Amino acid sequence: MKSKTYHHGDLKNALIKAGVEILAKEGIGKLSLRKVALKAGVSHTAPYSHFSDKQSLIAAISTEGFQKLSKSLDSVIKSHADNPKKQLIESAQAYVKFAFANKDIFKIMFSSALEKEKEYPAFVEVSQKTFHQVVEIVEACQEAGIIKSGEADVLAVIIWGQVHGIIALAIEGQISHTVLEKKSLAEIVTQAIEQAIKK
Amino acid sequence: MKSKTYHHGDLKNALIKAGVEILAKEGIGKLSLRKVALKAGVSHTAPYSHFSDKQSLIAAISTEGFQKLSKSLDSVIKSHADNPKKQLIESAQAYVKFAFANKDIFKIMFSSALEKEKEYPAFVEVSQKTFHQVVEIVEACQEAGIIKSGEADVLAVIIWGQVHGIIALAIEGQISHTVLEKKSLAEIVTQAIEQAIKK
DNA sequence: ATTGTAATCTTGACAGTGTCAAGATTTTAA
DNA sequence: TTAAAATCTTGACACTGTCAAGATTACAAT
Repeated sequence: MKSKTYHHGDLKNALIKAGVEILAKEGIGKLSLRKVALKAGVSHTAPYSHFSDKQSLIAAISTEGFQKLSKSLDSVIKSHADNPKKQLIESAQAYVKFAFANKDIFKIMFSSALEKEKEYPAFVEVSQKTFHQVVEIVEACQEAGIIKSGEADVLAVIIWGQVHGIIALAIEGQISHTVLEKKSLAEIVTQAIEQAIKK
Repeated sequence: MKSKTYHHGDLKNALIKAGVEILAKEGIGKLSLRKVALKAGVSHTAPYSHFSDKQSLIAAISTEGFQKLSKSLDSVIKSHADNPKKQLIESAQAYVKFAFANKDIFKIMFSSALEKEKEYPAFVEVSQKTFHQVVEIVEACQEAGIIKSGEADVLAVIIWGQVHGIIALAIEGQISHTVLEKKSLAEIVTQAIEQAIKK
């Protein structure tokens, strides 16, 4: 829905896009407002018309990351509407895939580059929505008798946390080679969920 | 073992200490080599006699964090030498405690502030040692019949990942209030382990 | 269509940052 | 005692986030 008007046209999105590119090519340490502006072909302070500060740009990039993740979860949920167990396992796989396809976005989403996330309503909303999708899957699993009954959101934290933790450790290089030689990350995550499910 | 000699005496440790303090008081975003130097009462380039660059200081702080964590795991392991289940649960509690008592050190340890961890042997060594402690607990649990047999390191990744993930999400503010009103983080972590254990 | 206002973007400046080069000081070892 | 090595300082540079002032453009009300 780019509004191709005004001076640049759609600078806000162009800046986000430039930021994502820098993130992918040069990593989180090289992301700067000035470089983003340069890449978008505007002056070094032009971003301030759209983002109050660097944090705000980071929030926008993180938010986009969550939207992408959330959409991917959505399609997994829909394509296994009748099979909650598959929803759970495939969601986890989608999560793994997302994290490794967008390593630096994943890092920015979860690695406290964003200091006061509460100040960014769009970010809060989509991250909560994402978590809620997991809760719904857990509830579906409970109804199907695959997961024990109980507070679904607490159980979702446990399962989601498990998947998240394994991925986070892997991305930080904290999982040793010898482990990853035995099993791929996808397998480890699946095994983790299988174990969590069977009572 | 401070070697109270040379100009400053023990600048290297003083810089690390200053860094930790800034981290605790002002957060990760405010940590700078110059501020650390100022705090230690030396010129702005003095740190370069002890750290090749900022990353290197961050590595040293992270390493110290892991040492602290590792020691705390050690004492848990020793004080429940005859009870592997307790070792596991109490280790997790120690991990929670460490993370929340040293939020910004925890972040720096795991939040990719350190870009090429492999280049810092001391860091690699102590982080591997820490993981190995968890593996040993898992093995003890297996021998006690509390955890199913199988590759202990893979199982350790799963359990450690679970604990780590829940904490990481909590520290990032990604766990909703409604969940934390029902159960404290310590309880959630314990519940997670209990579930992971019982087959 | 004109005009005033708001949105957008630029130029210029400032302080703070990481890091290098050159040199001064001090410790240590021969 | 002296030469070398370690430690620390001064000064500089490019790069960063951000502010202030002003220029340009779009748009809404008349």
